[in-house]
Amino acid sequence: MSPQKVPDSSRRSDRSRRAIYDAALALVGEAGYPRTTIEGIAARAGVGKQTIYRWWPSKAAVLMEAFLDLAARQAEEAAGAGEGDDGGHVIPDTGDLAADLRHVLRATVDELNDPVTEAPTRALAAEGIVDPVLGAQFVERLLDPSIQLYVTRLRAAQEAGELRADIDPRIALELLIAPLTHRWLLRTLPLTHAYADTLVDYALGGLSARP
Amino acid sequence: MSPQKVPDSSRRSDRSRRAIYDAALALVGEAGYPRTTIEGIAARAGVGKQTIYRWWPSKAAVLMEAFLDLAARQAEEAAGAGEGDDGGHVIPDTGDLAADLRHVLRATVDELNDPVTEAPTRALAAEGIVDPVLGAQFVERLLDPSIQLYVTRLRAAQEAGELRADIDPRIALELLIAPLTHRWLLRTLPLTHAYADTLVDYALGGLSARP
Amino acid sequence: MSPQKVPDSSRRSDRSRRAIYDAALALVGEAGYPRTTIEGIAARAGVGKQTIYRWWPSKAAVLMEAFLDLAARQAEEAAGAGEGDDGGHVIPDTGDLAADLRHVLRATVDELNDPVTEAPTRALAAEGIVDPVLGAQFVERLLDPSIQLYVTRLRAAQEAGELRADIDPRIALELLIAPLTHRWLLRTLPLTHAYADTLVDYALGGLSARP
Amino acid sequence: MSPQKVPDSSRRSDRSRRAIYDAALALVGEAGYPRTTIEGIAARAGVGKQTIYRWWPSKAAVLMEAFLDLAARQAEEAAGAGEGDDGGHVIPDTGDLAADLRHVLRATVDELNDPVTEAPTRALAAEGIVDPVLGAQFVERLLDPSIQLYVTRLRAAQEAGELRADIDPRIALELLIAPLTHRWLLRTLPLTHAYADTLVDYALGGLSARP
DNA sequence: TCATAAACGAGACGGTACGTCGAGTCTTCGG
DNA sequence: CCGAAGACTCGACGTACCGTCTCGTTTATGA
Repeated sequence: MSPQKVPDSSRRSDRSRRAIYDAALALVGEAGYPRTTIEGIAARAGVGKQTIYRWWPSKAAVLMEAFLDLAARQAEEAAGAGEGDDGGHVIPDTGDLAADLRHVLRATVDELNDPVTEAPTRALAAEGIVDPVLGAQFVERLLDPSIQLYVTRLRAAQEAGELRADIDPRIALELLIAPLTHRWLLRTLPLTHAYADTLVDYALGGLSARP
Repeated sequence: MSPQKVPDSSRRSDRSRRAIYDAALALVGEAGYPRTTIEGIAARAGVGKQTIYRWWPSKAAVLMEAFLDLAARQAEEAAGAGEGDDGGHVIPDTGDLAADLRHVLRATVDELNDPVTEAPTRALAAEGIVDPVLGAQFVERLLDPSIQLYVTRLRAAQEAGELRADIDPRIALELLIAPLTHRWLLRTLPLTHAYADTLVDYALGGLSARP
Repeated sequence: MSPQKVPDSSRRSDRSRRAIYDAALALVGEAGYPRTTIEGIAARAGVGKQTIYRWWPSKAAVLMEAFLDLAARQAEEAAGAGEGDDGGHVIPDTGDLAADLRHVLRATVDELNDPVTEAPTRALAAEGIVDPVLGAQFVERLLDPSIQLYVTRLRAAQEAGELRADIDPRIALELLIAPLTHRWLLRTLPLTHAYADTLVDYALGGLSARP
Repeated sequence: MSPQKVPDSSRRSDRSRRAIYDAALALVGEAGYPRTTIEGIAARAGVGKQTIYRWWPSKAAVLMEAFLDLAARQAEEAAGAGEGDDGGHVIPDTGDLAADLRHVLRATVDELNDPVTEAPTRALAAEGIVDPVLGAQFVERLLDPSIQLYVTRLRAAQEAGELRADIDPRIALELLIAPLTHRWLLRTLPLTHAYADTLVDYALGGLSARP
């Protein structure tokens, strides 16, 4: 077998890790993803290149972790500030499904339009499209959690008789979310609250004329 | 203005252009997009690097044109073979909107699942996500044409009373297409005819339970 | 055999030839020999590259001819202006060999110090050192003529009893000229009239102490 | 000042340096200087191009150092083998100046005629003629040492009354050496021991007829 | 007098080498 | 004894010229 030197993660320098996250996010924001290099991250973080190669397999992996770390810290902040809220974007259940979906889709629109997170998110998405391993991580770590929230809320709606009983919530949610990410990824048309509302309307009501 | 030396396209070598298209598509298929290099394309095409740099601004631009050329040639073939069909993917109008949409969405599923075109398409999509200029070209040259077909068919359905009159076809079609590309891009779940059928069902019928 | 298409020199464009000479000399003067390119000469002369390749085998050959042309034109001018002088640098024969040699060596010093001709001369010399064919041309076309003048003058001196009869003039002249070109080529020490005078003194009188 | 990143020479790889010297000398010998490329040297030495660019500013500089290294190693060998001789070409002092000069000039003739060192030496000389910086190094590192030996020997001769007291040894030696290098550089006539002997004769005795 | 063949300007072409950048690996040295 | 520093091999970048090869366009006789 290969003697694969596995580094001892218990002795890992936290200071370096944070510095690398910061440098990576800063560089992607300033210069864009393709002009962000591992050498550049190392230099900016005041860290040896080897320290990056030791802990991450690729530039995209660094960015992914940096991004997750950022999200986690933001969530922590939010949790600290607001009470009762767990920091994630739980979908409310007011009993009015349409209103609840509009609420959360509008929030998603705002997130996607945030200029700070746009560059790294696009970079990760693009990388994930081409690299299946990274793509799987992207989905699993960034998308799946929020998708579960939708599934939960839609199930509740089914039980409440708001939603057709024969519907697969996993597919239903795609009718709502996919058009959003579609517009964002391809920049075909602007992404607005009005668009989110329309989506909810069309998806729930259906496109067909009623007899 | 800039004195940008513009090459004389009337003296362009057709043989080189074709060879470059072939080499680019072959390499992307064999080695993947990131391991496809301009140097490699030039070598494989038996062409000087400068001949590529003279006519294209980037690797992605070469691939885009190669891809469009491929599509054009395939369309030409199809047009030559089949009669009555104009080579594009016109959406049929049998009077049954649901059936027609299932037909065309299934065809789209098959196209996306085609292993030959998958690699270059993913590469272009990924590049377009990060590079707005290329993204715009991608949309304009590859997507817009088929989108227009949907718009046309949906308008006809509205006039026929099959579709709600208050609906914007430009948005309606996103309910149908976006989930498909979403699954394809993110590889969340397999892309099947059954999925296409379900989408048509959900989108036309709506998700809400009927009173 | 090869059908070696030989161009018809009677139809050669004189205007192009002159333009090429001018451009070549100007570029060597401005940018130095290594940064002078055939493409650059052609562009500056407003001439197609092929017109250069048709008539000259190499950059050095162009420069050599340009240089000879320049020399010829200067000689012509001099001949037109001064009467009695034939334009070449005939070595005077006043009966005083030492004085005559000082005169001509001082003239040579001035020529070598001329900043206008320095760059192309150095370029040609350097090329000739490495390329035997060009070196032979350099010697034959630029050096031999003046060397013959020395030989003639030294022969006359032998007949006049000024010079040892057992001496080979071909070698004797090298004692005088070589140190000059040596200093010029290697830039060891400045090249002055005083140096020329000293050389004549040492060479004629000999280095040995007299008994 | 400029922040010129200067590499840390203490961490330099000796193995690479030697390999580069060997490759450079071999290639110049085999293919000639103009067809020797930095890329070629790197490939042959099994070295990255950057390792050459990191330590040398130009192809000529590489060759110069390779050449000096070769000379140093040869001198070392000679010193190891012969006793009493320090490896350099000290000019003997037998009391007979003419004989001593003939001896050393003959040795110089042999060196210049050595086919192994000819190509690189010519290349360096040619480059030095055109590039003043390199020329200065060439003179300082390759010529000056031997010139000093001449000066020393000629001073001794003056003190011994063999040489005219009013003579500048720095100029006198040029009478002897310059004709040699002149013939070698320009390939006008063959370079033989007889020629060396004649030079000594003419220079010491003088060209003038004796009264 | 004009046709016709060449030399001409322009510049695209297949190549080679340039000098730079970054990737990922390996080595040295200081805290 | 970890980690910063950075030298190393390797490969691709985008540029500059090379020398060859068409393209029309002059131009300058000789039929």
